[in-house]
Amino acid sequence: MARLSKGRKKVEIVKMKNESNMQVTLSKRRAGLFKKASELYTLCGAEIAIVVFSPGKANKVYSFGQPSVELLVDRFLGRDLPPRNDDDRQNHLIRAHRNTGQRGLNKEFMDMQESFHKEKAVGKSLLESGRGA
Amino acid sequence: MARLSKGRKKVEIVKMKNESNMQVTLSKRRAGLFKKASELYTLCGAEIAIVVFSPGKANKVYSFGQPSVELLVDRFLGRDLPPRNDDDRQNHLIRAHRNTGQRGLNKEFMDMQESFHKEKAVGKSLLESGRGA
DNA sequence: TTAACTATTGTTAGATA
DNA sequence: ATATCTAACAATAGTTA
Repeated sequence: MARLSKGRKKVEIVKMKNESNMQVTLSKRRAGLFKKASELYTLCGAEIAIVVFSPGKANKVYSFGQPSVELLVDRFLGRDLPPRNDDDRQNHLIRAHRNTGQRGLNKEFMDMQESFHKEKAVGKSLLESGRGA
Repeated sequence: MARLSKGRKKVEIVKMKNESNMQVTLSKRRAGLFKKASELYTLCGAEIAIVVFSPGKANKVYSFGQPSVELLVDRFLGRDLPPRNDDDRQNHLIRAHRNTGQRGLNKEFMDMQESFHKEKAVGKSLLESGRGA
């Protein structure tokens, strides 16, 4: 077919109205976000965890984690921080979250997170766990 | 000065060698990642949590969360999931993480996460909590 | 160090299949 | 739904300040 459009238009960053367009945009941008995270991990060795909940009734959850969401989240919550620099300005908050009783990570979880960053394969290997739609 | 460079070059997605370049790239791309997340939240109403640990000795932690990292992380770990669809393929893992005894969130934590997405202000309002550098 | 600049690469909105 | 296409938009690598 003859191409009619002149390509993308600038979009304002406000909540989208059209539901089906929003679903497509969510998919595309979520994949883009995970790809960026993957690149940042590879380029800089930064450890990254991302959790995304889709809105509304669908309410699926997607996640990205290198080396794993749970490991990083545990560390974020303070269970794995060393006792140094206890006078840092946020550390009292972090300490407040220690010893919350979380256990180690299911291996199965990690496996699903691992097979990432194979150039164009981003968006294929993400964890999806929903309860609707 | 006369501009000598021909602009950016294509970069291969492999671990960067130069430490100081890597630090700059980490900063820029982390800001970019958080901006993308912010846009996705606004455009599509998706709730997003991101945690980034910088590598090596610096080992700072940066986070982005709408509405808050902890709330979303708690939900991811399964504390807020409804009892439906218990036969979903990942839900047994999620259930395995329920009742881990985490408490509610410190208000102070959330305040630092809130003031986000003011067009160019991305990267200014992120939480930084380190113990080195 | 951090910020600004800008050519270039990379992402994606809207279209089509 | 899900994938591909591509012009236009946006992010950023290398540089300068």
